[in-house]
Amino acid sequence: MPEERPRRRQARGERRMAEILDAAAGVFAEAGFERATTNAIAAAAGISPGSLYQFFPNKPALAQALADRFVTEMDTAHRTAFEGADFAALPLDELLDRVVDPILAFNVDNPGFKALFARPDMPRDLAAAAQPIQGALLGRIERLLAARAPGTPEPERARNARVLVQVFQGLVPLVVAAPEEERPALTVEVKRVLGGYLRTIEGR
Amino acid sequence: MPEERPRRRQARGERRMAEILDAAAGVFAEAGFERATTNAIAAAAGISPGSLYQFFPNKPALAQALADRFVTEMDTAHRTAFEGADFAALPLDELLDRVVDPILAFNVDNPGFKALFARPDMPRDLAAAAQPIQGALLGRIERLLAARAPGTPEPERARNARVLVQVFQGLVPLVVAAPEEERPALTVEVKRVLGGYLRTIEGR
DNA sequence: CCAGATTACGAGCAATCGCTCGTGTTTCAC
DNA sequence: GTGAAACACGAGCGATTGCTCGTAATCTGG
Repeated sequence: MPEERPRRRQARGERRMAEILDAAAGVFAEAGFERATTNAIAAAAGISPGSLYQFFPNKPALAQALADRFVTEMDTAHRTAFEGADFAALPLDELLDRVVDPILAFNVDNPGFKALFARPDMPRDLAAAAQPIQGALLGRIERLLAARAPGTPEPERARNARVLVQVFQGLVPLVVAAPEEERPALTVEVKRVLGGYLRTIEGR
Repeated sequence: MPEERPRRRQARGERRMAEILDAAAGVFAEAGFERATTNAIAAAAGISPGSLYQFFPNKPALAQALADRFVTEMDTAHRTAFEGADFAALPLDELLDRVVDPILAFNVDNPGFKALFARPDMPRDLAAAAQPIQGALLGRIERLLAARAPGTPEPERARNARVLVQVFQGLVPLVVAAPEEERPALTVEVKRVLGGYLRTIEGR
């Protein structure tokens, strides 16, 4: 059994790993997971293929590491979106501003993110890496719904949360792909969609 | 110049082409465009790789032909959804029933469809093949909006239509992937989302 | 300063995949 | 009936790609 002994990385190595992940994010973003070649990623990072494999054992592991990085960054974006406000009392429009804007901004700033996770045909383990985000977001939305529409029975609330997440993620590409000057108007539309649905949930 | 002379197909050949497209739909549906191998499609159709290439010059052309078939089928689904009703006068809930149900049904019955078209990284020409559907749907929705909210200025109406299409297509995977018994409830949610947004457009 | 570990290189291996080609069988117009 | 075209086969070619391996430079703890 070739028991994988963990290496002691030098500072240079850590820097390289970050550079490789940066390059990978770019290549994945514009080529997708399958079409992105490891040699192209290495070239984009300014290193040789062999060097890349000093740090990541294979292509899925590279994507996985990038996924992990996105997970933590996305999580802080979610945290700033979802904390420090009384969601039960806040007017709906303000609530939407607070929640939608930062998450949308994250997706605009990290185009590689949806290129990796919006794909229906990714390896199982990659999908597993994305689930922490999905799960955490879903939980937060469910708690939000519990605060604002306490009367809703549990299974329906779970369904509502899934629909909200799906609608939002379905609209993200539209906003991300739009030219800069159209984004504000589209952001307004996103909030109208979510707001319209939330109003029917809250019973007004 | 190897001027592509069109063949005179025999009845057997036409049948084979249909069989190949059926097989391709299945393989594309569960493997995605890239991962689907032409040899696997040939095997699924019960023929040899060489035979497949008697009918389709290459893999994109095969996907293209499948796309064309989907386009016409989807178009009839759209036609039954969008014709023979006075959209200006119909109550919103009835309107949604008439439009949403058949299109959703088509997507449930043809899982290969979104596997081919919901992908962000497909070849340019494949995306071009999908655009007739997209364009036709968008046009119909715009006309529908024009009938129900005549006051909306043109650019905003176009934006509204794009958002509606995107929201709907974002929710399709949720409905398609759900177990049979959850689909009715999710269909209701789809209509609530679209209805909620439409109400804000119509101004009540 | 030196030994061992880490980082770096890049040609090329092995496997995969789209597709071809030589060959043989079936169909159909005349 | 006959010849040409359409249909069918499947081994394998050529190109691509994920990854290796032998070798060399660089770093670091002692």
